[in-house]
Amino acid sequence: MGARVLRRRWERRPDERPRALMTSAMKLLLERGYGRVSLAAVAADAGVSKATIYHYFSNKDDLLTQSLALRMAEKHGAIEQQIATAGGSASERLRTFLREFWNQSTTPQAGFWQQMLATEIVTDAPDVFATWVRGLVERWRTVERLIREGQRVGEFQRDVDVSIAARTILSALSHQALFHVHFDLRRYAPYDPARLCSAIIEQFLRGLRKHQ
Amino acid sequence: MGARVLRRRWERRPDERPRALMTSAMKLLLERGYGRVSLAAVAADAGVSKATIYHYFSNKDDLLTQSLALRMAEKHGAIEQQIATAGGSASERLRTFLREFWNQSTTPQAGFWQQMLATEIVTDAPDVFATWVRGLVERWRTVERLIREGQRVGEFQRDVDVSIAARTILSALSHQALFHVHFDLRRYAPYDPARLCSAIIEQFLRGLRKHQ
Amino acid sequence: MGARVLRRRWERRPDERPRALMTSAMKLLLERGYGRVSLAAVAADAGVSKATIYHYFSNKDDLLTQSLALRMAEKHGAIEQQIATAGGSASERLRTFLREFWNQSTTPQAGFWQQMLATEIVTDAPDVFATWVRGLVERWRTVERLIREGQRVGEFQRDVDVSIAARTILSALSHQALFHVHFDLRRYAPYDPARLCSAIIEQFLRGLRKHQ
Amino acid sequence: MGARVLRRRWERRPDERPRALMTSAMKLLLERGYGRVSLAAVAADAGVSKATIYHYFSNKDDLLTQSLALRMAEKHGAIEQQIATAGGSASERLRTFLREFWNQSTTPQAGFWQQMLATEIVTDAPDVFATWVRGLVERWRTVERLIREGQRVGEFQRDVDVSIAARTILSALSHQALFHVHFDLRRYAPYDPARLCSAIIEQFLRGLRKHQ
DNA sequence: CATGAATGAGGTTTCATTCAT
DNA sequence: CATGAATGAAACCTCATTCAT
Repeated sequence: MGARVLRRRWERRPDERPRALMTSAMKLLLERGYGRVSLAAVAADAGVSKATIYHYFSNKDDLLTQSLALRMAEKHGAIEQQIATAGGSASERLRTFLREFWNQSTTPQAGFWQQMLATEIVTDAPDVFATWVRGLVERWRTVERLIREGQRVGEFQRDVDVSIAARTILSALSHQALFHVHFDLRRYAPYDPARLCSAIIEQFLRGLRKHQ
Repeated sequence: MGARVLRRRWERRPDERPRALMTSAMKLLLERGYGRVSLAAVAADAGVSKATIYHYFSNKDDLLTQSLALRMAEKHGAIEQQIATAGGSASERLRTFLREFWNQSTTPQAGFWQQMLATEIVTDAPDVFATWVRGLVERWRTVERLIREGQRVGEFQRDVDVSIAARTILSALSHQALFHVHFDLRRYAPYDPARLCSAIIEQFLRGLRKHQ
Repeated sequence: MGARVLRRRWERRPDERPRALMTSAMKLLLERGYGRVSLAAVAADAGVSKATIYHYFSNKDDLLTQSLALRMAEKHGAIEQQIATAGGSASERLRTFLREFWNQSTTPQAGFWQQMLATEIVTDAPDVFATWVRGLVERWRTVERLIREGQRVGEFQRDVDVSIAARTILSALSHQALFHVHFDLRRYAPYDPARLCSAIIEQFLRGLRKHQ
Repeated sequence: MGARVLRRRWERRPDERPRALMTSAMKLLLERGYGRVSLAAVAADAGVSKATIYHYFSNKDDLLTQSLALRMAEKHGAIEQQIATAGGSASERLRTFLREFWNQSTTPQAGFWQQMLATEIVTDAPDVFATWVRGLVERWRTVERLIREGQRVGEFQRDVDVSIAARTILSALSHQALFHVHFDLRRYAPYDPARLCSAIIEQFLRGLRKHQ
């Protein structure tokens, strides 16, 4: 009994509703895109009335922006920590990182995310965009770091522009993931996605390694 | 009969109106993005009434789709023909092609185009998307052809997966153009666009060429 | 038949709808006051849909403002012309004018009009207010003119500040009409409205006339 | 019991909260006008939650009505007492009273007050209106009394309808104050407010006094 | 061929009010 | 006593679409 009463207090965490709203908003955001989310739909999905949204968010924009920011914060920095603990040669660590990057980029959610980024977010929610960009740049830096490690231990060539290499490979993987997988470009230029990933990464590594 | 002849002077080509409408639609499409074009605005821009649009197009979507398809058809195949007439070594021809590709990709219009492709077109106008994709694939093929030429004349290495290389470089250039230039990622990771282009291409070519 | 066709053209004068909308708006304006008129109510009263309003007016404010302006224009200048043709002594002409002013001021519509003027119009529709004020000032001038005529023909005293006298009598009549009649102040300080009017006017005239 | 005594220190007077709410309501009433006061704003201004309002008032209307009634009760009867103690001739005492009336009528608050009276109060809060009217009538009576005093001591003419004169002058002053000062009619018919007041009063007194 | 008129459905936002805690 | 949460109703406005002329 006492426990029950005690639990009651926690059964309804104060941010339960806003979190539910943001979840619903994110879901619809992924389904319909930034501009086509209606508050009526969000409210219906969350099982509350439209007016309730205005209890927790000052705006439609506020709701969407916060929803995106929350999701981004949750997903952020997942790869880097995985990599930090990985061992092996520079090539291997780089390969692991890039593969993980590809895997993440080919998630259905990643596709929608890219879509939204490329369109409404960049104009309508610059703060969210800035956050996302910071994440992107961090990943470039990670790749740069891994390449420099390979150069330091003599595994990779020295006359490679590290920054350019990092940008090139991540952009190539992103773009291929977006078009080949999400936009189903496979129908027009067939290639098994897993092999595509491997092939791109291996050719990239071969370009980095010293030629015997 | 006489009347008919007289009328001839004033006869507009039957597709003049729809073409004007599509031009207005495309203009607004580039200015505002797919989701924010209103028929009222298109009609106003073209100097006709809203209802007139429904004489020539069955839908708002129909209008926008056809407008995009028309523009795409007009712009299509511009680079390839330029390249066909260019001379020089394989490296030089490849360089010319890639540079032209970058230049086209950094046009303001290209940015909007990418945005629209990434969102509404891919879902709402599959035909247009298919057309665009065919153009993209054609460009891959062009790059593949140029690389193979280099291999044939002994300028490039033989142990390079041509298809992968073509995808990698074009995706990298596209993606960097989109984010670095259009989305103004320069603010977060500064780099002069022109030098970025050169650096990416030269490093790519260095990877292709035979060592020593 | 021909006549019928001819009449058809005029049966639907192009400004029929906007005029009907303005009439409905004015009606509700008088019933509810400026701030409580809803477009839904106007549309319902006029028997059209809400969206139709936006065909003819760009705004709720636009609708209300134009409605007020139209009504005002219609009613404007009615008294003055009546007076212009009236004959008799200066006293008689002044009496006629003031009585007409009282009669107009005690119309039910005039009461609502005053209410609206005193509240929302002065803040929300300054143009309408300015128009109304110009009418008020014109009436002052008319009274001034009539008094001066009386002075010229030796009927009224010369040592009267004409401007002050005009303001005083019209303000007194306005205010008494508003409170005594419209706000039913009669209940608290009984006085027959018709006798009130006469008494005020006669006492005013007595003050103007030369003392024997 | 001891607890009760202890609590005494913190006990607020039972009407402290409602009074604070009414003060906030009145403040917003003056700032925004009757129709634009929101309970959220009142609650925020008073530093309580919206729901608290419903502990003390049954309605939004109830709150506003009571707020107005309170303020009215506080301000009431200020002039009359001032006059009661004033000395001098009948003309002087009347002049003093009317001048004070003008001064009060040209207060910014008086303008808002008039606006509200003329609209929502008269319809929505008849009790408040009745209270206000009683105050108005009392002022008429005061003026009547002062005029009769002047007649008794032979200062004023006897053939003046005292009741009409009182109504005329107070209505004239009220109306001129409202329009000339609050509604800024000065822009359309310039006149220095202070001189306007004097001129109206002096002309009124001249009409009352015996001739020669 | 062209259009002005008209609208239904849906968009975001505000707000007085209720209620469990 | 006090409140945060929740809401239904209503506000203004937009827009793709239809249709008689």
